[in-house]
Amino acid sequence: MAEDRRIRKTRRALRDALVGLVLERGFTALSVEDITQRADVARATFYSHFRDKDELFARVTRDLLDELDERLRPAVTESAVGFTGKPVLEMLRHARQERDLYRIVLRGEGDGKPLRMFTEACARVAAEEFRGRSERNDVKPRIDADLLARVWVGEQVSVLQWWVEHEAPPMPAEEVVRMLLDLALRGRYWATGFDRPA
Amino acid sequence: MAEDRRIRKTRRALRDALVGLVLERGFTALSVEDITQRADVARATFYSHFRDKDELFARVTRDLLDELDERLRPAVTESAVGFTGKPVLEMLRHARQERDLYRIVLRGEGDGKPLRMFTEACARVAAEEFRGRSERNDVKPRIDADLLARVWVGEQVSVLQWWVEHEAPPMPAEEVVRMLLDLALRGRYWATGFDRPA
DNA sequence: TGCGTTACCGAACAATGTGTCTGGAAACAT
DNA sequence: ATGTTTCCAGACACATTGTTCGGTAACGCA
Repeated sequence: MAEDRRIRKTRRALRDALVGLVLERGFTALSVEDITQRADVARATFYSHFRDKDELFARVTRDLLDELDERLRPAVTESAVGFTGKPVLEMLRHARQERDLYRIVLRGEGDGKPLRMFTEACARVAAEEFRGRSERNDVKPRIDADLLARVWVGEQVSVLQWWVEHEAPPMPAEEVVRMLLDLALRGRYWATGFDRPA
Repeated sequence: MAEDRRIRKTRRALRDALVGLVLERGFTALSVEDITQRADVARATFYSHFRDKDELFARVTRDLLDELDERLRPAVTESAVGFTGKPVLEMLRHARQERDLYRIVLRGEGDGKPLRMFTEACARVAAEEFRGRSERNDVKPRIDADLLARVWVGEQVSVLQWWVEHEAPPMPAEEVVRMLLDLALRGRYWATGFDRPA
């Protein structure tokens, strides 16, 4: 009773139409009619599912984050011991799979609201990961965990944007992770080839 | 001839109205009339200055970036030798001064377009800085300079967002820079208190 | 298979916002 | 003081929004 094929079909069509059109023209430039037209759905039907464009976008983003969270959970617990980069790798795979949606979210379409949802979700995961590691190993970090999480997520988002905006993947996901990890763990002196001063 | 008091006044009023209103309600939710009303300017006058909301926002952002660029120039040449963090510090000061505008830009208002302008401007500066240092010191980086710049800017933006969204500054600018620098240069093992494995 | 339910359609609606264009009043630089 | 430029107030056609309606078609289930 909770599952009507018609509902799934319309929602899916609207979702796909949104993603495609935002990618082409940008979120603000779209009218509800543009979306329903591409989705081949009556405009009135749109409003029986969503209050407006923003709610549709928010819903699509929310679904994506739920999916990501589910994929991240095992990776996070698995990497609880050291810095394995497993969660990042899993995220990259997810991004490759849902590339178009990742692109529009990471671009900040929708006044950056979906992007904020994304970064905050990631920051939560990262902060939790850090805190867990600290407790288990009984070391106290020299830097506030929330700030550290923000920095880490900032790096990830930045690289994700770069990775996902290339038509052909500029390098395999595994390599991106390795680089990101090297950079984060060993620091910039290593990355730039400098020797670290005393 | 290029200076008419009336023009400056209306432009300034529209600018301030935009920033204030975006901060309160978000960019998309605003109508041109909302803006002109708060600015106490006729709607027709708005269109004699800007094509639409977006052009106004883009112009405001552009001005901000020009200002930032001017402030950054001496800091960049000064820090050409090592990683001093001078440019970041200068940016934080600028952000404190233009806090509201920084907030809405960093939030990704306007479908993230102003934010993209901002990050790209910063990335240009950073990449130039890196390249200059590599040449001067004749070392070849282990990681592509552009990608490295992206990551570095990603961290900055992320921290900036965090810093600028707190009502009271959570920590002085100098301390933020020190942390960011420590983190970037010494790496995460240092930051979290772990010893680095072999 | 048939039946009751539910989602979809297409059209209409008022309300709001957009972008452009007037003529006249006011402020400007010189 | 004067000629120029900007601002204002109002009107305009047009697009978009969000809601409502009765009729039609697809649905889940017995």
